[in-house]
Amino acid sequence: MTYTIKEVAAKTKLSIYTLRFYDKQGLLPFVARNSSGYRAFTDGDLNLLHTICCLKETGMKIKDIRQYIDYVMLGPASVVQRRELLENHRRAVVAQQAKIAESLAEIDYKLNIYTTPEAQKILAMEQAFAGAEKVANHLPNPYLSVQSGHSE
Amino acid sequence: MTYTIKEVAAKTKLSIYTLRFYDKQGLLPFVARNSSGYRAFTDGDLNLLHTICCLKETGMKIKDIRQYIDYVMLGPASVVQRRELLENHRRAVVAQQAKIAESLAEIDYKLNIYTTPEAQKILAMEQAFAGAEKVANHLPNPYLSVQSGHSE
DNA sequence: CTAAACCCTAGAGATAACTCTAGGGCAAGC
DNA sequence: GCTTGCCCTAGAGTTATCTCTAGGGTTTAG
Repeated sequence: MTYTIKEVAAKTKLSIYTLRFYDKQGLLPFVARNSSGYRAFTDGDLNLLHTICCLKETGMKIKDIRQYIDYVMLGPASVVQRRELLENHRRAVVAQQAKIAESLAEIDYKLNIYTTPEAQKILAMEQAFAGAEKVANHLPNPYLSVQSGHSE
Repeated sequence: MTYTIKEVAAKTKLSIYTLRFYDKQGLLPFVARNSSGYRAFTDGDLNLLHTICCLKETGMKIKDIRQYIDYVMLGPASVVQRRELLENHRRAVVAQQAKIAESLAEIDYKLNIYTTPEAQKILAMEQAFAGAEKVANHLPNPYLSVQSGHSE
Protein backbone atom coordinates (compact mmCIF):
# COMPACT_ATOMS: atom_id res chain seq x y z
CA MET A 1 0.00 0.00 0.00
CA THR A 2 1.31 3.43 -0.98
CA TYR A 3 -0.10 6.96 -0.74
CA THR A 4 -0.38 9.73 -3.30
CA ILE A 5 0.89 13.21 -2.55
CA LYS A 6 -2.68 14.35 -1.98
CA GLU A 7 -3.29 11.66 0.63
CA VAL A 8 -0.04 12.49 2.38
CA ALA A 9 -0.97 16.18 2.39
CA ALA A 10 -4.25 15.30 4.08
CA LYS A 11 -2.50 13.10 6.68
CA THR A 12 0.29 15.53 7.52
CA LYS A 13 -1.54 18.84 7.11
CA LEU A 14 1.30 20.01 4.91
CA SER A 15 0.14 21.35 1.54
CA ILE A 16 0.90 19.50 -1.68
CA TYR A 17 3.03 22.52 -2.60
CA THR A 18 5.02 22.19 0.60
CA LEU A 19 5.61 18.48 0.09
CA ARG A 20 6.93 19.09 -3.41
CA PHE A 21 9.00 21.98 -2.09
CA TYR A 22 10.51 19.74 0.60
CA ASP A 23 11.32 17.15 -2.05
CA LYS A 24 12.99 19.85 -4.16
CA GLN A 25 15.02 20.85 -1.08
CA GLY A 26 16.29 17.30 -0.71
CA LEU A 27 14.22 16.42 2.35
CA LEU A 28 12.50 13.43 0.70
CA PRO A 29 15.20 11.45 -1.15
CA PHE A 30 13.60 8.25 0.19
CA VAL A 31 10.27 8.78 -1.59
CA ALA A 32 10.20 6.54 -4.69
CA ARG A 33 8.36 7.15 -7.98
CA ASN A 34 5.99 4.77 -9.73
CA SER A 35 6.13 3.99 -13.44
CA SER A 36 4.36 7.26 -14.28
CA GLY A 37 6.83 9.37 -12.34
CA TYR A 38 4.33 9.96 -9.52
CA ARG A 39 5.59 9.98 -5.95
CA ALA A 40 4.55 6.82 -4.05
CA PHE A 41 4.78 7.26 -0.27
CA THR A 42 5.09 4.12 1.87
CA ASP A 43 4.26 3.89 5.59
CA GLY A 44 7.95 3.98 6.31
CA ASP A 45 8.16 7.22 4.34
CA LEU A 46 5.37 8.66 6.49
CA ASN A 47 7.37 7.81 9.61
CA LEU A 48 10.38 9.68 8.33
CA LEU A 49 8.18 12.55 7.18
CA HIS A 50 6.75 12.69 10.68
CA THR A 51 10.26 13.04 12.06
CA ILE A 52 10.88 15.84 9.58
CA CYS A 53 7.75 17.57 10.87
CA CYS A 54 8.93 17.22 14.48
CA LEU A 55 12.22 18.87 13.56
CA LYS A 56 10.48 21.64 11.66
CA GLU A 57 7.94 22.09 14.48
CA THR A 58 10.78 22.69 16.88
CA GLY A 59 12.30 25.30 14.60
CA MET A 60 15.01 23.40 12.77
CA LYS A 61 16.02 24.99 9.46
CA ILE A 62 15.45 23.02 6.25
CA LYS A 63 19.19 22.97 5.58
CA ASP A 64 19.78 21.18 8.89
CA ILE A 65 16.87 18.79 8.39
CA ARG A 66 18.43 17.89 5.06
CA GLN A 67 21.69 17.15 6.85
CA TYR A 68 19.84 14.82 9.20
CA ILE A 69 18.08 13.06 6.31
CA ASP A 70 21.41 12.72 4.52
CA TYR A 71 22.74 10.94 7.59
CA VAL A 72 19.70 8.66 7.65
CA MET A 73 20.27 7.75 4.01
CA LEU A 74 23.83 6.77 4.84
CA GLY A 75 22.43 3.98 7.00
CA PRO A 76 23.20 2.75 10.52
CA ALA A 77 26.84 3.80 10.32
CA SER A 78 25.83 7.46 10.74
CA VAL A 79 24.31 6.92 14.18
CA VAL A 80 26.99 9.02 15.89
CA GLN A 81 26.44 12.00 13.59
CA ARG A 82 22.66 11.74 13.88
CA ARG A 83 22.93 11.64 17.63
CA GLU A 84 25.20 14.67 17.75
CA LEU A 85 22.93 16.62 15.43
CA LEU A 86 19.80 15.82 17.47
CA GLU A 87 21.53 16.52 20.77
CA ASN A 88 22.63 19.94 19.54
CA HIS A 89 19.12 20.62 18.32
CA ARG A 90 17.66 19.41 21.61
CA ARG A 91 19.79 21.90 23.52
CA ALA A 92 18.64 24.71 21.22
CA VAL A 93 14.99 23.76 21.66
CA VAL A 94 15.23 23.57 25.45
CA ALA A 95 16.92 26.99 25.52
CA GLN A 96 14.20 28.36 23.26
CA GLN A 97 11.50 26.89 25.51
CA ALA A 98 13.07 28.64 28.48
CA LYS A 99 13.13 31.98 26.68
CA ILE A 100 9.50 31.59 25.66
CA ALA A 101 8.48 30.69 29.21
CA GLU A 102 10.30 33.78 30.48
CA SER A 103 8.61 36.07 27.95
CA LEU A 104 5.25 34.47 28.68
CA ALA A 105 5.70 35.23 32.38
CA GLU A 106 6.16 38.89 31.49
CA ILE A 107 3.08 38.83 29.31
CA ASP A 108 1.18 37.29 32.20
CA TYR A 109 2.43 40.08 34.44
CA LYS A 110 0.96 42.62 32.01
CA LEU A 111 -2.26 40.64 31.78
CA ASN A 112 -2.47 40.64 35.53
CA ILE A 113 -2.39 44.43 35.57
CA TYR A 114 -4.96 44.64 32.78
CA THR A 115 -7.28 42.32 34.68
CA THR A 116 -7.19 44.18 37.96
CA PRO A 117 -10.03 46.62 38.78
CA GLU A 118 -7.53 49.49 39.11
CA ALA A 119 -6.11 48.82 35.65
CA GLN A 120 -7.11 52.22 34.27
CA LYS A 121 -5.62 54.03 37.23
CA ILE A 122 -2.33 52.12 37.04
CA LEU A 123 -2.00 52.66 33.29
CA ALA A 124 -2.77 56.35 33.68
CA MET A 125 0.01 56.65 36.25
CA GLU A 126 2.49 54.79 34.06
CA GLN A 127 1.65 56.98 31.11
CA ALA A 128 1.97 60.14 33.16
CA PHE A 129 5.35 58.97 34.37
CA ALA A 130 6.58 58.15 30.87
CA GLY A 131 5.35 61.51 29.63
CA ALA A 132 7.09 63.35 32.48
CA GLU A 133 10.32 61.56 31.61
CA LYS A 134 10.07 62.89 28.07
CA VAL A 135 9.44 66.44 29.24
CA ALA A 136 12.31 66.22 31.75
CA ASN A 137 14.58 65.45 28.80
CA HIS A 138 13.26 68.33 26.71
CA LEU A 139 11.50 65.94 24.36
CA PRO A 140 7.96 66.12 22.97
CA ASN A 141 5.48 63.95 24.88
CA PRO A 142 4.09 61.40 22.41
CA TYR A 143 1.26 60.35 24.71
CA LEU A 144 -2.08 61.97 24.18
CA SER A 145 -2.65 61.89 27.95
CA VAL A 146 -6.39 61.78 27.50
CA GLN A 147 -7.99 61.82 30.94
CA SER A 148 -10.42 58.98 31.50
CA GLY A 149 -13.69 60.51 30.40
CA HIS A 150 -16.37 59.57 32.94
CA SER A 151 -19.25 57.75 31.27
CA GLU A 152 -21.49 59.46 28.73
CA MET B 1 19.05 60.59 30.73
CA THR B 2 18.39 59.22 27.25
CA TYR B 3 20.04 56.57 25.10
CA THR B 4 21.25 56.63 21.50
CA ILE B 5 20.20 53.92 19.08
CA LYS B 6 23.62 52.32 19.42
CA GLU B 7 23.29 52.08 23.20
CA VAL B 8 19.81 50.61 22.88
CA ALA B 9 21.08 48.08 20.35
CA ALA B 10 23.74 46.99 22.85
CA LYS B 11 21.19 46.73 25.68
CA THR B 12 18.54 44.82 23.73
CA LYS B 13 20.75 42.74 21.43
CA LEU B 14 18.67 43.95 18.52
CA SER B 15 20.75 45.43 15.72
CA ILE B 16 20.61 49.14 14.91
CA TYR B 17 19.10 48.08 11.57
CA THR B 18 16.37 46.15 13.33
CA LEU B 19 15.54 49.04 15.65
CA ARG B 20 15.18 51.41 12.70
CA PHE B 21 13.18 48.75 10.87
CA TYR B 22 10.84 48.41 13.84
CA ASP B 23 10.44 52.17 13.93
CA LYS B 24 9.61 52.18 10.21
CA GLN B 25 7.03 49.46 10.90
CA GLY B 26 5.33 51.67 13.48
CA LEU B 27 6.48 49.73 16.53
CA LEU B 28 8.24 52.70 18.13
CA PRO B 29 5.89 55.70 17.82
CA PHE B 30 6.76 56.61 21.41
CA VAL B 31 10.46 57.22 20.73
CA ALA B 32 11.06 60.98 20.49
CA ARG B 33 13.71 62.81 18.47
CA ASN B 34 16.17 65.39 19.76
CA SER B 35 16.85 68.72 18.04
CA SER B 36 19.10 66.99 15.48
CA GLY B 37 16.49 64.46 14.49
CA TYR B 38 18.26 61.66 16.38
CA ARG B 39 16.19 59.09 18.26
CA ALA B 40 16.37 59.66 22.04
CA PHE B 41 15.27 56.59 24.00
CA THR B 42 14.10 57.10 27.59
CA ASP B 43 13.98 54.39 30.26
CA GLY B 44 10.24 54.23 29.77
CA ASP B 45 10.85 53.59 26.07
CA LEU B 46 13.17 50.72 26.99
CA ASN B 47 10.39 49.19 29.08
CA LEU B 48 8.01 49.27 26.15
CA LEU B 49 10.70 47.97 23.84
CA HIS B 50 11.23 45.13 26.26
CA THR B 51 7.54 44.27 26.02
CA ILE B 52 7.85 44.33 22.24
CA CYS B 53 10.74 41.88 22.51
CA CYS B 54 8.67 39.57 24.72
CA LEU B 55 5.92 39.54 22.13
CA LYS B 56 8.37 38.94 19.31
CA GLU B 57 10.17 36.25 21.34
CA THR B 58 6.90 34.39 21.70
CA GLY B 59 6.28 34.55 17.97
CA MET B 60 3.91 37.48 17.59
CA LYS B 61 3.92 39.00 14.09
CA ILE B 62 5.06 42.61 13.70
CA LYS B 63 1.61 43.59 12.43
CA ASP B 64 0.04 42.37 15.68
CA ILE B 65 2.70 43.96 17.84
CA ARG B 66 1.90 47.23 16.08
CA GLN B 67 -1.74 46.77 16.96
CA TYR B 68 -0.78 46.34 20.61
CA ILE B 69 1.43 49.42 20.54
CA ASP B 70 -1.35 51.38 18.88
CA TYR B 71 -3.59 50.43 21.79
CA VAL B 72 -0.91 51.52 24.26
CA MET B 73 -0.67 54.90 22.54
CA LEU B 74 -4.40 55.34 22.94
CA GLY B 75 -3.90 55.42 26.69
CA PRO B 76 -5.63 53.70 29.61
CA ALA B 77 -8.98 53.58 27.81
CA SER B 78 -7.72 50.75 25.61
CA VAL B 79 -7.17 48.37 28.51
CA VAL B 80 -9.93 46.02 27.35
CA GLN B 81 -8.54 45.71 23.84
CA ARG B 82 -4.99 45.21 25.12
CA ARG B 83 -6.17 42.52 27.46
CA GLU B 84 -8.06 40.69 24.73
CA LEU B 85 -5.09 40.87 22.38
CA LEU B 86 -2.68 39.53 24.99
CA GLU B 87 -5.07 36.79 26.11
CA ASN B 88 -5.45 35.59 22.53
CA HIS B 89 -1.72 35.65 22.13
CA ARG B 90 -1.24 33.83 25.40
CA ARG B 91 -3.47 31.01 24.22
CA ALA B 92 -1.51 30.72 20.98
CA VAL B 93 1.79 30.62 22.85
CA VAL B 94 0.62 27.94 25.28
CA ALA B 95 -0.63 25.83 22.37
CA GLN B 96 2.69 26.33 20.60
CA GLN B 97 4.57 25.30 23.74
CA ALA B 98 2.53 22.09 23.90
CA LYS B 99 3.29 21.26 20.27
CA ILE B 100 6.98 21.86 20.80
CA ALA B 101 7.02 19.69 23.93
CA GLU B 102 5.33 16.92 21.98
CA SER B 103 7.81 17.12 19.12
CA LEU B 104 10.68 17.26 21.58
CA ALA B 105 9.43 14.06 23.20
CA GLU B 106 9.64 12.34 19.81
CA ILE B 107 13.13 13.67 19.24
CA ASP B 108 14.08 12.34 22.67
CA TYR B 109 12.67 8.98 21.68
CA LYS B 110 14.95 8.95 18.63
CA LEU B 111 17.88 10.08 20.75
CA ASN B 112 17.21 7.27 23.13
CA ILE B 113 17.54 4.75 20.32
CA TYR B 114 20.70 6.42 19.05
CA THR B 115 22.24 6.28 22.52
CA THR B 116 21.57 2.61 23.18
CA PRO B 117 24.40 0.11 22.56
CA GLU B 118 22.25 -1.77 20.03
CA ALA B 119 21.64 1.40 18.01
CA GLN B 120 23.34 0.08 14.87
CA LYS B 121 21.42 -3.16 15.01
CA ILE B 122 18.06 -1.42 15.48
CA LEU B 123 18.71 1.06 12.66
CA ALA B 124 19.79 -1.75 10.35
CA MET B 125 16.53 -3.55 11.04
CA GLU B 126 14.45 -0.42 10.46
CA GLN B 127 16.22 0.25 7.21
CA ALA B 128 15.83 -3.34 6.04
CA PHE B 129 12.12 -3.11 6.82
CA ALA B 130 11.69 0.18 4.96
CA GLY B 131 13.58 -1.26 1.98
CA ALA B 132 11.43 -4.40 1.95
CA GLU B 133 8.32 -2.22 1.96
CA LYS B 134 9.58 -0.48 -1.18
CA VAL B 135 10.32 -3.76 -2.92
CA ALA B 136 6.92 -5.19 -1.95
CA ASN B 137 5.36 -2.22 -3.75
CA HIS B 138 7.48 -2.69 -6.87
CA LEU B 139 9.45 0.45 -6.09
CA PRO B 140 13.21 0.99 -6.20
CA ASN B 141 14.88 0.72 -2.79
CA PRO B 142 16.52 4.11 -2.08
CA TYR B 143 18.56 2.79 0.84
CA LEU B 144 22.13 1.81 0.14
CA SER B 145 21.76 -1.08 2.66
CA VAL B 146 25.48 -1.01 3.41
CA GLN B 147 26.23 -3.73 5.95
CA SER B 148 28.04 -2.54 9.08
CA GLY B 149 31.70 -3.00 8.18
CA HIS B 150 33.48 -4.60 11.15
CA SER B 151 36.20 -2.38 12.60
CA GLU B 152 39.52 -1.70 10.93
C1' DC C 1 -12.49 8.48 -26.69
C1' DT C 2 -13.05 12.23 -23.93
C1' DA C 3 -13.73 14.98 -19.70
C1' DA C 4 -12.52 15.37 -14.97
C1' DA C 5 -9.41 14.86 -11.66
C1' DC C 6 -5.24 13.57 -10.75
C1' DC C 7 0.07 13.85 -11.27
C1' DC C 8 4.59 16.16 -12.84
C1' DT C 9 8.44 20.10 -13.48
C1' DA C 10 10.37 24.64 -13.84
C1' DG C 11 10.25 28.75 -12.42
C1' DA C 12 7.89 33.08 -11.00
C1' DG C 13 5.69 35.42 -7.08
C1' DA C 14 4.56 36.27 -2.22
C1' DT C 15 5.54 37.18 2.63
C1' DA C 16 8.03 38.17 6.67
C1' DA C 17 11.74 39.95 8.79
C1' DC C 18 15.49 41.68 8.44
C1' DT C 19 20.19 43.70 6.42
C1' DC C 20 22.70 46.69 3.89
C1' DT C 21 24.03 50.72 0.74
C1' DA C 22 24.10 55.37 -0.81
C1' DG C 23 24.03 59.83 0.18
C1' DG C 24 24.07 63.16 3.46
C1' DG C 25 23.96 65.78 8.19
C1' DC C 26 25.87 66.54 13.19
C1' DA C 27 29.41 66.58 17.09
C1' DA C 28 33.77 66.16 19.46
C1' DG C 29 38.68 66.19 19.52
C1' DC C 30 43.15 67.72 17.46
C1' DG D 1 38.39 73.55 10.26
C1' DC D 2 38.74 68.87 9.41
C1' DT D 3 38.63 64.05 10.36
C1' DT D 4 36.24 60.40 12.70
C1' DG D 5 32.47 58.42 14.26
C1' DC D 6 28.20 58.92 15.13
C1' DC D 7 23.25 59.81 13.39
C1' DC D 8 19.48 60.05 9.60
C1' DT D 9 16.33 58.41 5.38
C1' DA D 10 14.98 55.94 1.29
C1' DG D 11 15.13 52.20 -0.89
C1' DA D 12 17.48 48.02 -2.72
C1' DG D 13 18.90 43.31 -1.53
C1' DT D 14 18.83 38.96 1.17
C1' DT D 15 17.09 34.77 3.32
C1' DA D 16 13.79 31.46 4.45
C1' DT D 17 9.75 29.24 3.48
C1' DC D 18 6.42 28.61 1.13
C1' DT D 19 2.62 29.30 -2.75
C1' DC D 20 1.17 29.49 -7.20
C1' DT D 21 1.12 29.35 -12.49
C1' DA D 22 1.98 27.49 -16.94
C1' DG D 23 2.37 23.80 -19.63
C1' DG D 24 1.98 19.18 -20.10
C1' DG D 25 1.32 13.88 -19.10
C1' DT D 26 -1.86 9.92 -16.69
C1' DT D 27 -5.91 7.54 -15.05
C1' DT D 28 -10.55 6.52 -14.68
C1' DA D 29 -15.48 6.62 -15.40
C1' DG D 30 -19.08 7.18 -18.67
